[in-house]
Amino acid sequence: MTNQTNEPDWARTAIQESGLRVTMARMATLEVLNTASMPLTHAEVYQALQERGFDKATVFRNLNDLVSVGLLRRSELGDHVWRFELIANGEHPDAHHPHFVCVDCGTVSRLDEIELSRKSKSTSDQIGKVTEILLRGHCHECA
Amino acid sequence: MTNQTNEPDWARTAIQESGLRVTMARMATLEVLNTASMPLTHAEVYQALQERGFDKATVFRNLNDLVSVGLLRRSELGDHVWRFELIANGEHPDAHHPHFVCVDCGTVSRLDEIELSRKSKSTSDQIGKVTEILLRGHCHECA
DNA sequence: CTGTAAATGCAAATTGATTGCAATAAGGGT
DNA sequence: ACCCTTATTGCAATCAATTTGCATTTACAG
Repeated sequence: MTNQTNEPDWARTAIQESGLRVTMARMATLEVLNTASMPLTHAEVYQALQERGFDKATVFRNLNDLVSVGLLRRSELGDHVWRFELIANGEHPDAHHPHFVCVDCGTVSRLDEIELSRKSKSTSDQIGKVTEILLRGHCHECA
Repeated sequence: MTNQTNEPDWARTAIQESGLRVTMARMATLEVLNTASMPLTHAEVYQALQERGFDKATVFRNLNDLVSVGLLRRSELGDHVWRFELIANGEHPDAHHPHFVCVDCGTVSRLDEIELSRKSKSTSDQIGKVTEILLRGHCHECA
């Protein structure tokens, strides 16, 4: 009710608490990612902010800054482009969602309930601690 | 015994059967990948062939050519670099091995026995046909 | 309200990947 | 063994994604 801007408070607060300065570009970036249902590329975020006129480099720097303070997660899903997604409140920054990427159309789907078989878990435990599972294949649209 | 070159026959044969012309660069490329225990980046292959003096573009083109005839597999493991690995004889080109990538040191490990839990399989089946599983995390060396 | 460090805009640099083109080499046909 | 055609190579130039340099502007602590 006493907001000075039309930006939602959560974004302002999140940035403030991260130690970064609250700027238009950062608030807008968080908002765009908040309304996205899948991880967005830099290009997509940039385009969504087009009307606001922010510079490409600024958007990139902010995305990376927000990643390094743990507000965003940056991942690479197989097409040589970084994608960014908001980290839900309290969620561990390192706890990537499982994703499915269609190698034909490039569509990215977020899966929440994916896990390895018990045997596979013990195999992978011998190598290290798994923090991310990425599946690739052909989606039904393309198959 | 009657080889004209010191290159192994299997490489020559494989290239011949693929329909590509047998060249020094291609034989050497296959050899490098054959002795590698993990997928190599273009840069790594290029470096391994340094002494032979092949051009960067040639190495790249050959890697891609060998991929398109099904002798190599090209994959992206999260660090914005293509990696190439030999496809074992008779193996399906699309049947990527599961890999584990350490997000700290970048080491790539090949896992052969990884699969999803039964429930996860049916979840992913709803989206499409999974052809590749990629795990990321922290290896024991780095943890 | 002011000073200072952080953030921005713009352009230039980097890096991985790819392409254009003339010169060269592979391998089928004779 | 020798051509001929076409694939392949080398080298430079190009492209796209990402990053950096630097002068200017802005957030916000005091």
